[in-house]
Amino acid sequence: MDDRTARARIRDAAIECFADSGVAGTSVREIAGRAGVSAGLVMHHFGSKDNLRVACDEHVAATIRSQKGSAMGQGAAFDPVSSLRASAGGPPLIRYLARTLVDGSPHVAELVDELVEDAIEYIELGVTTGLIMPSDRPRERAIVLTLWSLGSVVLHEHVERLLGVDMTADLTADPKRSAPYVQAVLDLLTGFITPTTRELLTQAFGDGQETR
Amino acid sequence: MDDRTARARIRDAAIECFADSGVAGTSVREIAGRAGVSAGLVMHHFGSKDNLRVACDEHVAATIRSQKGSAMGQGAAFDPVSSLRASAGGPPLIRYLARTLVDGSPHVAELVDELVEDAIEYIELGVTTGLIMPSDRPRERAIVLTLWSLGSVVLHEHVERLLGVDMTADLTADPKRSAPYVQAVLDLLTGFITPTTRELLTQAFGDGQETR
DNA sequence: TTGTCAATTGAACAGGCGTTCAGGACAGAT
DNA sequence: ATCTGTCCTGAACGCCTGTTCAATTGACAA
Repeated sequence: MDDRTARARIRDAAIECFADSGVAGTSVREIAGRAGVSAGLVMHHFGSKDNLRVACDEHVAATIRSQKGSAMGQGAAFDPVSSLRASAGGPPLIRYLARTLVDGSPHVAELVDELVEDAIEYIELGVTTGLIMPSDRPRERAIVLTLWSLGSVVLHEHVERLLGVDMTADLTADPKRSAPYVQAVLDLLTGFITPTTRELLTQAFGDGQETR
Repeated sequence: MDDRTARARIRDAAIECFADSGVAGTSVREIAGRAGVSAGLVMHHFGSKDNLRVACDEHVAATIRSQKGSAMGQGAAFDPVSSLRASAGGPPLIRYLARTLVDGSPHVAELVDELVEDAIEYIELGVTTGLIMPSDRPRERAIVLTLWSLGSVVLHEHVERLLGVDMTADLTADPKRSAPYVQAVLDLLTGFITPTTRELLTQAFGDGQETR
């Protein structure tokens, strides 16, 4: 039936549980139950709940990392997260990520940093091919865009409620269904604030370089 | 010293604890300890931990709701969350909100809906005064903008790490310090995607209305 | 002074938690 | 057939959890 090794089954069950209820809200016995093993076996394989959590972090990060880049189509232009959404091995991983982004795992933080670096890279590419407007603070721009995308995933429950779009699924898989989100994003990223307003706010917040 | 009623002290301590470690990660005794009372008194005043959590939800929502609108300056144009950041009674409330946005409280979801409605309203105002570009899907645009702003708050840890900006504090209080974030936002919201790219993606995702 | 009522404590409870451990089951090597 | 080692279980451990409750305090009314 299930030819995964017990260790892998436990790990996957833990990822699902953690994604559903958070780490603190999940007991070792729940995980064992979902994996169809005893609580003792969980300890045998991972030593402690905390170790198991670290193993989950690493596995999720590794999986996403390995499948990243395989889906950097045109959609990636406005959505740095599309790459991991498209092929992260299903919703559980994404939902796990969404949870873990908030309560702070070093492995996931590292993954975020990599997403930012990737974003910087292909935004630069987009600039040279004329798809994206240039900027004189590309790094900051990529960071904010990446975190906005990740934030939408973290708040997927609210996106679902307000817009009916499932941010844990590949947006390009069913374009019609994800249109409300994508269209709004395009609206915002092609000109939400007028140039005059921008100049006003730029002065108010300083233009980045010290001018004094 | 502390002239708050014990009930209020417990509630405030709970908000801090929940903001720090999440609801599941906080024990009643911890809360009692921080409030300087016994665990029994917590139960006496709130009946159960779950009731206490609901009381926190309601108090945070009520506080934010009451102080909202007092700070709808020009900053609100690109930041629907600025109003609650500016005067929500300090970081604890915002951090509590950030936590609760993820593990789903009905009261907080309601609050999000209100923020969206507010955003729709003053974006419309911005359009009439020429500060903001018009859109033919104002609702969706306001939703996404609001969730992006909230997402940045939820991921404040990462914003801090990558950009050095504290999203739990009022951005307008120290413009120089929050400049990296604000400047990037302005970059993105005044034209990130070129018009040609937009047309390309609009076709790919359908333009909202059925055309067939 | 006595009575009343709310605020508050600390001990106690049952149950769940993470973790440990002795031992069973079963494979492959000798 | 016996040994060896790994996988795995179920019972047990001590601790911590949320919750209950009798008892104490202190303020205010009669």
